[in-house]
Amino acid sequence: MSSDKEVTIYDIAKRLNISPATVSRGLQDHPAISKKTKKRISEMVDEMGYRSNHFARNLRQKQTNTIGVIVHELNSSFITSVLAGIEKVSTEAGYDLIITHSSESVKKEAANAKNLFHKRVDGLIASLAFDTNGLDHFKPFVQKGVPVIFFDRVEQDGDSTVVVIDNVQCGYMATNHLIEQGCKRIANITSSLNRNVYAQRHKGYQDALFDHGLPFDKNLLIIDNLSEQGAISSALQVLKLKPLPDGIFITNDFVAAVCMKVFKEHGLRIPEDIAIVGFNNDAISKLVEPALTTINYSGMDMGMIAARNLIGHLEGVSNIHHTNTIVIRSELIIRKSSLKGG
Amino acid sequence: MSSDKEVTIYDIAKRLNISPATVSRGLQDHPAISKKTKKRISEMVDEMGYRSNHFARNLRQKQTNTIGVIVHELNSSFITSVLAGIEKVSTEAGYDLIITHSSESVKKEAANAKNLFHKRVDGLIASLAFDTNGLDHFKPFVQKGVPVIFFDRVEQDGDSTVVVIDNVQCGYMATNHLIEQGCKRIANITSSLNRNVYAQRHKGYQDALFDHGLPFDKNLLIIDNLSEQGAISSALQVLKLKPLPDGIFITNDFVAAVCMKVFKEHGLRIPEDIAIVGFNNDAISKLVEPALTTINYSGMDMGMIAARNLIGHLEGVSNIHHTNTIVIRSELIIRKSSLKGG
DNA sequence: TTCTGAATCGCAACCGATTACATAAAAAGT
DNA sequence: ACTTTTTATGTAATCGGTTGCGATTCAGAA
Repeated sequence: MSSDKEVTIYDIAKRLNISPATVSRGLQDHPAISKKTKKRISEMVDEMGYRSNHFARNLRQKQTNTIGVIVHELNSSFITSVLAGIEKVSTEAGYDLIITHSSESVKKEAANAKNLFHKRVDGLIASLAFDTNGLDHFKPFVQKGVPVIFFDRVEQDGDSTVVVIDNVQCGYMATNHLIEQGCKRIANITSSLNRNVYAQRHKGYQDALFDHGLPFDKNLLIIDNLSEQGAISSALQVLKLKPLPDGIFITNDFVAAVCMKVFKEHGLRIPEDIAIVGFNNDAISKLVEPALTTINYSGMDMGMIAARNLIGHLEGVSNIHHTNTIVIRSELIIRKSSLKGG
Repeated sequence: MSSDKEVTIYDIAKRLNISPATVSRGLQDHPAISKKTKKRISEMVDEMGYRSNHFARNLRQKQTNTIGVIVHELNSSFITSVLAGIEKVSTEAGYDLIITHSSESVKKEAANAKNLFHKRVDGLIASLAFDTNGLDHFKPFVQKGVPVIFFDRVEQDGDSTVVVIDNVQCGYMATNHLIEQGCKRIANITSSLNRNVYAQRHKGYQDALFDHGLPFDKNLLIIDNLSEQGAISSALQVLKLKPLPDGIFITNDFVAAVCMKVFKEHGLRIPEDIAIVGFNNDAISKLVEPALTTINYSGMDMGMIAARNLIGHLEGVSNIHHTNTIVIRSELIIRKSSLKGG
């Protein structure tokens, strides 16, 4: 309603009988302005309730001090901690964040990218959607020289900088652990093999089988779409296998939790009948019963590193075009869902 | 790298031998521009790779077509669905969104508010942090006439418009259900009673006890801080009660899930020894064992309604100052965690 | 007292789009 | 053929900061 006129540096200048340029410089703590003048300006700013106009500033400077973020979903503790990491670093460096999510759809991902591009973010940090195939919608950024860093879900196109974990090794660790527990017939429930993370985890799974002389049975590979419904049908698909597998590597904790529920409803005991290993160490992995063995890696670190590299590049202290892949540490957390020995 | 100069409407005008004003009007589909000219403009726009400059536009129009959102956390399916609802409505209406989260801290909430204020969002939708007390940090919006709508976690200060559920009734329903299951000694694990939602749910709990002639024992009221650690100590606190309660109304699904885990570890059977009702129908409520009885309400609806009212106000078709409280439908979903009868 | 350089500050031209107002051209009316 | 509308486009001011360059002031040196 009310909304008195906005006060500008011109209003302040007039009241102080100085020029707007001086006010502007005073506000930026420019060395050419005397302390006395700065103090008078800052007092008048408070008195008149001035707020700077980002638009005028950005228009002039062609720089927004804003970083765009695109994630595939918000509702996992992993993503939340990545965001926390990005936020910590960028806030300290004086950058704002615009966070968007694609709901696992390329279409929305592209729309978000376009939007952030028009908002003229100084840089972009993104994790790809489930069905993203190709990086065309990020081309405009590359063309205008706006730096882009991908994390976790990335596209292996060689050109862009990525922050990831060693998914092959993780898949190997998980599968190897199941083998050590005595599993002979290990299934792999994972998601679209077009997504790097799932393809690589699956490769690790295969490698581990191979190294232990176990055959790879393609009937034991089940592709899931990460939804609750999808997880249920993946579980049912497992139940139809004859003989049943004695271990499953499921590359997503939520899916693993849903599967466990279905298995238990069908009278299977975990881990006795089927040992299970999940992925991501999501909050849910500790709450299901039995607690879920899973792969843990620090979202916070991943976020911080991505942000730090991006900002380093923006400020000219480093250059992301010299770095191609940054690998974060990851580990297997063993809980009851996979401990056959007892 | 590269980054050729940005192309502006002046460049387009020059190439087409028309004035920038015509280009601007053509881009806005202004009726005073002929179809022929519009076509030429749009072709040249594509050819030259023009992108409009939001800053120049906003500077001139003093309007951003952007709505700010502040939520307390991102990692719950409830909040995610609220965001989806807000997004649906605002995208259709042509508004952009800037989503921020306060990590349950007033301090960050205030910082976000300040930031969004300086970014000059046209309106604000917010759910308060855990420890927010007072709405002072939203004053600037009110003063400048920027509309603000709160949802779910709100402050009852009479002045602002809120979108909520009937928390008292929900608390009543939950407690009443436990009583119907034969519980005589019902605890209430909830969070800070300064937060409207928890205070009201607790009131519903008390009302239900009273209506059934059950005494209110303040030892059965446990205040939790919503963290995992907090939930664990809340559960341990329950275990120290003598005699043990035979039912608990826990006003948060995550906390309920953690508590259930602790109880089970201590040999209690759910619901036989302790019946439990949670709140929010989070994804986790279906995955724990036994499945958790809980209160369900549509985050999607809440988000859509909040956004629709805000935008309606911005476009002048409605006025949020005429509406004070909007109440969303809610329901009790009964699952095994509370079914003593079997 | 005069001169010199550092310390301060002002002038005015941007940044790119929007829009009230004026104008020119084309269509319609008499 | 001439005036009146209508249609289509141009002119120029404006939004609020930023900044290169020039001007002024003043203390200290000569």
